Amino acid sequence: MFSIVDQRINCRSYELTTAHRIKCSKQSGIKRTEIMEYDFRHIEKKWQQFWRDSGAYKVSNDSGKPKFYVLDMFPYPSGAGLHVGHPLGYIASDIYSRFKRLNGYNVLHPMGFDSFGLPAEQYAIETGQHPAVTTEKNIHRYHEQLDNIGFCYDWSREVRTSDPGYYKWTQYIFLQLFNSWYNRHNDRTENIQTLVDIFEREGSQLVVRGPRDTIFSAEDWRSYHEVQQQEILMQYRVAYSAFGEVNWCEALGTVLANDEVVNGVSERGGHLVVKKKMRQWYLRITEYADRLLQGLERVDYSDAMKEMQRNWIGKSQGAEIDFKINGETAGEHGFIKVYTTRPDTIFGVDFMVIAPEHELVKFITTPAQKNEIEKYLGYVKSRSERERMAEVKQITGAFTGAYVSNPFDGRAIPVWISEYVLAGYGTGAIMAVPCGDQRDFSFAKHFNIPITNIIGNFYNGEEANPTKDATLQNSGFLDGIVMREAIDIVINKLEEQGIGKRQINYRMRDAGFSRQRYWGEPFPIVYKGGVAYALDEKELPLELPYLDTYGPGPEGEGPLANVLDWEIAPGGGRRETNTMPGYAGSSWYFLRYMDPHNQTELVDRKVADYWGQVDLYIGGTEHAVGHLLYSRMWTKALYDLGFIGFDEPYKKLVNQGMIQGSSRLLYRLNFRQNAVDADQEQQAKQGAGSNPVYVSHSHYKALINIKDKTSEILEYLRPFNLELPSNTGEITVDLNPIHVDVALVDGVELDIPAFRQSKPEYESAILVLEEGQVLLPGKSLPEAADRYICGAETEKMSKSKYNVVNPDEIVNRYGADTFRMYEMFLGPVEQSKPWDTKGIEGVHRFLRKFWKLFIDEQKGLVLTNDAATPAELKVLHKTIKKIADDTERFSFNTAVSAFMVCVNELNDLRCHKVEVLEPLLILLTPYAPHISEELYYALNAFRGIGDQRSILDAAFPPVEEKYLVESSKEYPVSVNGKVRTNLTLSLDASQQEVEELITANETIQKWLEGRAPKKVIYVKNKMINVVI
RNA sequence: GCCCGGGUGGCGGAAUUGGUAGACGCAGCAGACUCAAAAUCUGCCGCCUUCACAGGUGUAUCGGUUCGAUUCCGAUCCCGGGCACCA
Repeated sequence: MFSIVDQRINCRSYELTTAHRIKCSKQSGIKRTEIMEYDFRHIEKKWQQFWRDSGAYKVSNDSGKPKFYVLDMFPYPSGAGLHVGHPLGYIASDIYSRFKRLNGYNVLHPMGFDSFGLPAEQYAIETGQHPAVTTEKNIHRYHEQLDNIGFCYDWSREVRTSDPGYYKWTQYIFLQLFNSWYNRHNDRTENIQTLVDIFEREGSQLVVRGPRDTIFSAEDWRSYHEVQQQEILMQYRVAYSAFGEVNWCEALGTVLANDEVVNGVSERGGHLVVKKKMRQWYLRITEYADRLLQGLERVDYSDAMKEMQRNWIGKSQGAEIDFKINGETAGEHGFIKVYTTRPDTIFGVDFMVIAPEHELVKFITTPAQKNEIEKYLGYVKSRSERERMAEVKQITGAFTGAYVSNPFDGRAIPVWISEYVLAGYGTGAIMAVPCGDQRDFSFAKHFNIPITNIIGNFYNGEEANPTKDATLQNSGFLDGIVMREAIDIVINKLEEQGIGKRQINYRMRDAGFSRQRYWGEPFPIVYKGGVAYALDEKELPLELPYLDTYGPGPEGEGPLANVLDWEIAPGGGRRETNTMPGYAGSSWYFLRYMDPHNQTELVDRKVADYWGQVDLYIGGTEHAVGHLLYSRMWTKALYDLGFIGFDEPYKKLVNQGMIQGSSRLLYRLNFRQNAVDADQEQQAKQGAGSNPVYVSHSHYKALINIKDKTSEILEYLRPFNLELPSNTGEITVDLNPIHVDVALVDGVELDIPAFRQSKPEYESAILVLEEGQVLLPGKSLPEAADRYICGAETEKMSKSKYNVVNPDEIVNRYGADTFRMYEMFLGPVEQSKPWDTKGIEGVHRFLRKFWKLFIDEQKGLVLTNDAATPAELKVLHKTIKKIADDTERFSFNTAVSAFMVCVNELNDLRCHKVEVLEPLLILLTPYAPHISEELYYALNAFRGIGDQRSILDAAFPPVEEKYLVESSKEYPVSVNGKVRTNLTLSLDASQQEVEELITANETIQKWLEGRAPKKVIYVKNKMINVVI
């Protein structure tokens, strides 16, 4: 017998002698009932303490074992704390980490906090509490909550993005990017000095990328003034500043995020929001577009994820074509350049649309159209980009009055502006081909522009047809050619004639890297004479100054612009007052975990080489494009610059789904006196009718159909003898579902006493119960067993819907092991699913049954050393195989049911044998580490093994196939695809044998009705199908 | 609007490569134990017809491929996520 629960565990002297253990075991007989049951609270606390004190989760950078790096997308520590949806991915990664550890890997599984961000700042504005203070508090809370669940994090490696020791290196990397340019010749990020060398030697010829780049010779370069040189270099830096548009809200004096803008006005306060150009920092991620695309082929992300990233990058092949503006003589404004992916449709161009922001708009607009264009520009200014792309039903635009010529047939083409053409994509101008593009078609119809059909029967006049298979008509030299083939012909001709060229475009834009906010990394940049200079690395970290108020600075600048003595740098010049966005710190945190305390480097190269890529990354799909692309780009830049030896950060990515809340609804009937005059209206508003009545779900279902008919509702309620207003003509009844806190509900049954106590208004509520009993105000328990049944709805987990479930509560009630397994049991990690606390009982029962295989409540330890039977070994090895397999492919939910099946079967076999249970215990460890460690201890005590070895480092048991071999199988036998009977056959049965047995079978003969089967399909180890 | 994902019993889900649809669990029903309750144990549990045997039907809807479709193809409907300053 053993007794560890009784032991006051002192972890330093934890190793008990065998003699001592036996003594304890004998003593334990006295306190049998205490120690025999599965006391998870005690067990979990004890082992968590033990693991902490023994440094069980400490990870070394130096190990003979193969490495494995498991990473979670680290959380933003919000004030609301964790709800049961958050740990889903953490539990999955924890199980996988522990699984890998049992399989002999040195596993890095760190956790930290993405602790810069807007919510903390918003909270500071509202409450005056400094973001550093609230962030610290929130992190503390997260720590407690995470620790409760028993994760195997090495907390000594924790990082926080808002910690100066961390953001020093974020700033450092920014400076590397600032001091770099992207060399297209060798596709590498290089130090800006190599560019300066090129300029000095040969001018800009070799590195010019587009029409907007300045062209100059080596002599020119040398003659340039410092400011000019810096301006040119800025056009090449990987981190660069330029002017860009932001959502500017004059009334709030601040810049708003997209999701703070609704229908052109601010979400808070409804003030007008317009676009405003401001100096911004950007990352030149577009230079990495192709590598980001190619890199996807070397990583293991879901196809959906890769697809999303590809779409975001949006690589397209097409042509740029110059259209001559009629009436203009060449020169600067002589042409409008369009980008098209369908140059084959050039003869179908009936009009041209340029973005309202296009620089040529003001030059080409004719005096007659000036008014209309300006009116339209005013409208566009109030529209967000998303709105502009989303609302295609609403067609808007304005005619500039100008015409261009079709480069091949000279046809005059009217030039319009419309919001559906975006300035940032392509050249900001399109050639519109209404017969082939639906948006162009709608636009043409709306503005009565005649449509040219170049695709014959493929076009029906009702809608556009984007086919590439049509044979071209009305298309000059392209007549008779299939569109698909015409594309190249046109491009070649354009290039020959010098009026266009082949062009690859990306929808992706450079990443905006400035935020006009306080709670983020300050830029290590000082402006002198209008030129941005990097701080010296020795001056890092540039710490965020302490602020008391967080209001915006002048002219839309961030709060830092209000702190003059910070803004003015010691050596002269002004600091950048923008801060970096949320994804700055999160773009490289996976590197810092490897070497979190390094004072001299962001990560030691040797350490980075040891850990290498993250082998498994788990997080939500909401980061599919943003965070993942930025992070991938940073990794490529750091690789080019020699900091690390790999250029893709995450080898495998698993996306966890969301756990939604399961809301509970009460159905409230409000009785309102109909207003005859203002006085009564006032009365009605004050609820001067009677108490609200809450009806149970069955009544709601009956009432919902008559909810607009007050008299019928009152009629329905009459049998309940409620004291209701009698003059039916003068009252109105409303039926409203309202959210009730899920903590007040057991399953769908309302906990009436708790409900009464939760709010004063509920104290006085009248409840009509499911079977028709009525509970008057203040009354709680009905005489007979009747219940109030709530409605249920699946929605996002949020405070306002009262459906948030805190993991602490669950852990307290059922234990961390149960919680961990239940989260997994809910369904596939990748899938979204609702939380239902009720179902957790099943998992908890499983753990108790599991416990009972080892320890009986009455008899104590029931383990035996008897040899296992073949049946028992089969159960064991079937389970090992299934668990290893399921865990490896992240199918944790089926693994949990495999454990349940196994325990049910061992129960039926009354198996308490160590030979079977010990391997099983090791299998369970990743899922339920606490109970496993406890039972492992018990098992070792039973065997009288001296040293307490932790189960964390046990060896994962191997599958022995020999116990799984079968010689026969029960085959389902179908007739025409419908199963009619079963037949047990030897596994090496031949087709002929099967056919003979089939035709002899009674049931099958019945279906054959004397005919011979047309065909007998026999798939070995699967099924048999008889075709009649 | 565009991109991505998902629709299977009362509920969460299983069916790994086209081969017995509903494993496992919750809820429910019936029984055992108990003075009683809880806990525990046993059995039943998609829908329809049937005392039963058995039969029909069934994986959002419609259509197709196949000996055989939850799985593959086409169309439609519904729900969730993302769309560049929320993180």
